[in-house]
Amino acid sequence: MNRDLRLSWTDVRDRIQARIFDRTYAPGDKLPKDDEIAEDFGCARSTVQRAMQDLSQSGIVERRRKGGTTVRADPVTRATVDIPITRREVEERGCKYDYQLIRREMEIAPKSVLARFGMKVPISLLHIEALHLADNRPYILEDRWVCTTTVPEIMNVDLAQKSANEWLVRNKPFSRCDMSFYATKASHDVAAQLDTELGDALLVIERTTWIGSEPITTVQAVTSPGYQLFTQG
Amino acid sequence: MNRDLRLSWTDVRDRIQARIFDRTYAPGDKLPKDDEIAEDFGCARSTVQRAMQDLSQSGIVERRRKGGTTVRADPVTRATVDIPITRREVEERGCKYDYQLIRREMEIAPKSVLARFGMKVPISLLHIEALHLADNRPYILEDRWVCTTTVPEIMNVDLAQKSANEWLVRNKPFSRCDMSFYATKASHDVAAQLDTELGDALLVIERTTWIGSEPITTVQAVTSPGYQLFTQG
DNA sequence: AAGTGGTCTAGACCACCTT
DNA sequence: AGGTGGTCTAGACCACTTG
Repeated sequence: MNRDLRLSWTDVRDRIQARIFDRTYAPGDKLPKDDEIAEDFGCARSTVQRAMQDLSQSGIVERRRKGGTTVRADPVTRATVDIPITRREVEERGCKYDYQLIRREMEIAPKSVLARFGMKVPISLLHIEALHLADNRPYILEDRWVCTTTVPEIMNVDLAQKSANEWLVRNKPFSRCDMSFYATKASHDVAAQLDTELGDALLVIERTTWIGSEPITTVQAVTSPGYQLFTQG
Repeated sequence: MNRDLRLSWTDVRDRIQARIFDRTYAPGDKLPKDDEIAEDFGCARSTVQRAMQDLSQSGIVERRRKGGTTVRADPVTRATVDIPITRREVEERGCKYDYQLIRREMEIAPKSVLARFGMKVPISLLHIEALHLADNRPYILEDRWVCTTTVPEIMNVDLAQKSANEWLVRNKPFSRCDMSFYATKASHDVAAQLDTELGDALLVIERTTWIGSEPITTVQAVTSPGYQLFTQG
């Protein structure tokens, strides 16, 4: 076999993608099975499998055992978002990072918070409010609830020095994370703390994490005006 | 070799992840090389490789040839977002979908639009404004620019019947997509078209796509009040 | 220059799903 | 019940990067 003609899995992926682009395989169409594509391209089936795995993960095709591979009829635009530790994010912008703890109390969680955890029975959680600053200006205001049954150690952490954000991500990895993004109008309180105008439009990043089926924390991060979230790659 | 003890790559991934969770391997630490882990677990190196590939994609570890595998020192929370065709999104909510073309004209693109394409020389693009409705109520207001040199066929499409959104995604797949999310205050015009209050906080989804290095389209989708974007599993 | 991850192959068997 | 994708193995070679 000529080595110069050997195809890599990215080559295979690109060629198949090209055939989808030019509608040789149109949305909804079934692709040949891996074996046939492999023979067609003169490569091993596992190479095709690797290519298909990538196309499947990108949301371009759907694969089913016995059902074969089909081009997604309703393509979705899939993107990944990276949310770094806030301190890192600020420092990477070349700004000075500061952090202020505003509040830290055990409280009965309101229904809206319990709902994010999928819980019904009211329980007492650690409620934290904190402000992240970039170059001495308010950057993100976070309103967080931590489940102290899952993370009892948090009670011994000095949250005036290090943000719960940072401590948790370094010490309590999660196995599941739900996020959502939405816009909100700055309330009187929020406007005061973010040093902005009442009624300003602000992006909110809401995050809830679990380890196994145990809730860890849920947080609403209200960003300062003009904040923009970008996708990766 | 006992088959019941055979490990799948997900088993290997989970065990390594567990060791990262319990800080056997702490952030910044170097993991043993694949060969050693494979021998340790009694599986093939490619199985370890598959597991590592997944951990790497999740942003948990970083891998470098010769450099080995290390636990990311600054963990990022990585999430994926799916943006379906608007019609699909509305229908999946069980609502009736409608669509109105508001404007369709060739225009010289303003600098802000050119910047999204990374272009400097002003050129004429197809400017489209359209409204998507759910159950007869405004849902998303889109402001789109299409590059007619890359997609000349768009000129022959009846955009009063089918949204550019839908036609493009079905007929012009892209190879690259940049997205960003931010909040904006409803201007007088936007408020009127979305049938909401002046100054309401609205989530904007901005998207720009290319095929190879050729720009296809860029769109600002202004969502109606209360719109929320969720991440996928 | 050498070490480590990345990929390819060929073959086997498994698991899930559709028919 | 059978077909198709998913995974595992063992071995070989490649490609990137660091010491």
